[in-house]
Amino acid sequence: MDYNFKDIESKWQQHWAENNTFKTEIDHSKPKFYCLDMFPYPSGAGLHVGHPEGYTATDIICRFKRANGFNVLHPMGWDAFGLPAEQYAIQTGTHPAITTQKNCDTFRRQIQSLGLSYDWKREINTTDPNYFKWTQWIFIRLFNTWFDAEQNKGRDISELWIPEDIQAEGSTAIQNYIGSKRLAYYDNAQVWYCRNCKTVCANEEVLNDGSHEKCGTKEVERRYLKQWMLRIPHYAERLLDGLDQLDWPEGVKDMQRNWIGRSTGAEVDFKIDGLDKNLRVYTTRPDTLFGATYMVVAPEHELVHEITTPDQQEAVKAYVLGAALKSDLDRTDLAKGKSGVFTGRHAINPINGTKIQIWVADYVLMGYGTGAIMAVPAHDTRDFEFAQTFDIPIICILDPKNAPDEVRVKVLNGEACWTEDGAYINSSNNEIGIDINGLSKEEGIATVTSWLEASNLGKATINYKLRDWLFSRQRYWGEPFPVIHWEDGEVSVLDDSELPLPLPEVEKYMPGETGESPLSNAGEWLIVTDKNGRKGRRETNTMPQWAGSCWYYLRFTDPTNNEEPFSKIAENYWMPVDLYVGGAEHAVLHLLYSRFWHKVLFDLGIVSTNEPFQKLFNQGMILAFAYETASGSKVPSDQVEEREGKYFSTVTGEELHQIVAKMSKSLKNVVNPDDVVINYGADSLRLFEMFIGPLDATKPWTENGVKGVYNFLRRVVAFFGETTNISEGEESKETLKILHQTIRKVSDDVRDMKFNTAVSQMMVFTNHCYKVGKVNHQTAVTFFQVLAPFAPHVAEELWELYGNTSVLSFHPWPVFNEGYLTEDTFEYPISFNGKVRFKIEFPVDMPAAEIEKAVLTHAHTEKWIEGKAIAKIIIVANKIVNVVVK
RNA sequence: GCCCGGGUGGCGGAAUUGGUAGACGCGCUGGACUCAAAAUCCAGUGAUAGCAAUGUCGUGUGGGUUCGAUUCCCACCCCGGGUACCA
Repeated sequence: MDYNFKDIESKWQQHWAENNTFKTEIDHSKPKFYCLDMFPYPSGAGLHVGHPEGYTATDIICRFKRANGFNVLHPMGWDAFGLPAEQYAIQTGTHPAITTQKNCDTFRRQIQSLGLSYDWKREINTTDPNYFKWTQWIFIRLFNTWFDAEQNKGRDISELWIPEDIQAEGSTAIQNYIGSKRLAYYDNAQVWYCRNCKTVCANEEVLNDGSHEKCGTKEVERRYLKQWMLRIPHYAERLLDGLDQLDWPEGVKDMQRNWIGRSTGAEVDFKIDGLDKNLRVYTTRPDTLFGATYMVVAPEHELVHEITTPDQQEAVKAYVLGAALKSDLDRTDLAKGKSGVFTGRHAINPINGTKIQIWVADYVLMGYGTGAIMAVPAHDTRDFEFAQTFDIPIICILDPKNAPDEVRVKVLNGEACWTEDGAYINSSNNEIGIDINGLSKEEGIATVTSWLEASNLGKATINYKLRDWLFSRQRYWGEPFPVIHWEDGEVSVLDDSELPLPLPEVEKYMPGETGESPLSNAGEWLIVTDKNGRKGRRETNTMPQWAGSCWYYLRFTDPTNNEEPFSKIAENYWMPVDLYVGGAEHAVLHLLYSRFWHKVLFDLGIVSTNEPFQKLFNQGMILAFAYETASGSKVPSDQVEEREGKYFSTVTGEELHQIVAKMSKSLKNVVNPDDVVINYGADSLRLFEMFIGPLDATKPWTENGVKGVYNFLRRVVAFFGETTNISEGEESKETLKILHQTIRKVSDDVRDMKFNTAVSQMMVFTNHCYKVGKVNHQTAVTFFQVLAPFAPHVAEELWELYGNTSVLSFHPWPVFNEGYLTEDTFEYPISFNGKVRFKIEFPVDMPAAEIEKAVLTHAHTEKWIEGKAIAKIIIVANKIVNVVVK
């Protein structure tokens, strides 16, 4: 029988679609399994071969789980808000909704051509008002929630207790107080703004030379813009704790822990000399206070101007202006020299009364701690370098007792920096009765901290790197905020009954000159009047793309619900997601943001689980060949020709170097799966995506390999499609053994997500069939069942050919029988001093003593002993024999 | 710099409670079929020496532990990803 994949695949895809084979309903009689792919952004370029890698893996697991009796939820949707559709709209005037619709259609067609068993009745789209209605609904919940630190949970704002002194100040004070507690708040935020792109950009987008990565211009500047922010740090502790119970790659957990960046230390107040003010710093090492010889405040610190003495004002002002133009990357580049300027002012070190200089330096960032530090140059490399540059005293307080003498002497004299542990010296003050000399590090920290607290100079503090989440964008193609700014200054959210607040039609999609969102052109949409005639203006920012992806996994449980985001029954049945598969690039942002939203919803009783994603698996990136010239510039793949294994530019004729790189439009090395499907079929594509290497490895795409798996499928069809290859009666022992090895290996490998070796085991089985020439009917259909999750079209076709009338997709998984795998004999490798020389077959239960005797009397043995003495013989049952000779 | 991965034939990769390195596939070589080619089927394919039997070498480099190391330990080199003066 020929392998006519075109007919087979269209036949079965049609069958599954017409019969709603993979439609999923709640079924309490079965265990549930919720298997989720990170839903794609439907870009105009269509699918590339990287997408189906994860999708195939989850599809195999879903089909495997169905065969093992699970009720499987396997949905797909579109994360369809985003910049490309908007930029296309700016260029062409085409409404982003039209572009998006087109791209979704392409993606759906491409994904459906792969025979993935999604329940398409559950398809969702983040740009659909029926979806973003509920995104807005959740935003309202965030706005109306405060975090109760005592109970360690979010609570409704109506339950917020207002201190009496605030109440006494009147309604404005009360509103401000409530606003300061909401998880979502509106405030000035310092952001990078690109005048060319007319958008805010990320720190990472601002390069060291001060140019904007995306457009290449140097039109970036720091600006204050009114922005929506979310108080994610309030959930830092919960987000940290939750990680322990998750079945996630340890690396991803570590990245999240580092991102949250919890540290313990103390806040310490330093008196400012000559001013009735304190300068508060955060330090993780309060015990090193005796070594603090100067202080630094960030250029953005609110006290900079006040601290600076008149004669230093000019220098400080210039320095602050310069720092504002630098990127964070630039400011924090270790390779660059330290810069700073003296404020002319001193502070008093509280622990020893010493006057120490206060400097302004941009290596201190406003976004972390209090924006001011105490510097201990003897024991911090940055501070040491700074102190050396500006000739500031360096006092050693940690004696590196175990260091080599020459190092120790330098450290003790303040000529070298010592950042490891040491014995305290110079760390006592009789006047205030504090002495930590001789104590351990932990005792030192505890002693100084309790002294600070007792003296009302400071307190133990926990700090996080995690910062408030900037949650608004000056763009058109995003969810509108359900917010009104009233003329009297009140900011209110819409009532649930007013949702969805749709996007207005606008003439131009370009942001305003002042950095205002395109929605500021929306005319009547903007203007609101309440029943008392008070006028208001709608919020013109839109939500970031994260918003839609923060909760889509919940909507999949009940995607068409118009009364609520999802029903309690559906959420209860399906959550949490049992397996979540996607790229590692989302290790921190998406996966942290959605955990945050989920925990808020959990606190409000809207979801029943504390964490959304029980198991996470990161698939590796699929790379493709790209070409570069000797000077390193990249050449598009359609301008390359191959001659005798070498590569040349068709434009310049220059010889090119083949490299492996991420698929990208600019390199023109994006591989579209459609070509593979047309030439080899969906089953071959699926199989190859799995066979190319381990799922979590980064690997290059080469189409040559597709031939291998295509050939495998062709041989399967050729062999099993021929009735003369099917024997009557009992199956041979040898075939049963390989069949059951295959059942076991494929089952184990699917469970462990090692799909590449599962495929090779099926190839081994097929090779065996060709070798023996005939297998029986039962062997054949059992193999079809094992093959089905990987190559479902071929498997269904053969299954039907063998007389089965019900679809294979829900047929129970075959049981493997250990009995067929047992062996009577084992072929022992006989090694001498660890080198295998020959082999002898012995019964598996042969006693060691008899094996030893047999080995020593064997004809080949003498040659390897050659008169030397036998020191010992090691016999590992059914593994190896090693003879040690001397 | 730090953190996390990784380094195995011409190529993708397999093998770890330490026990036969290179499964499976691509490519390549030879054979069968064919007028011929393609496709297919069969056989071979780590390097090196040899007609061969077989020997020697071989999992980034150098050491170590062990009867035995791709696997464990130490030092180093290279590649990929993340991150960055975090006090």
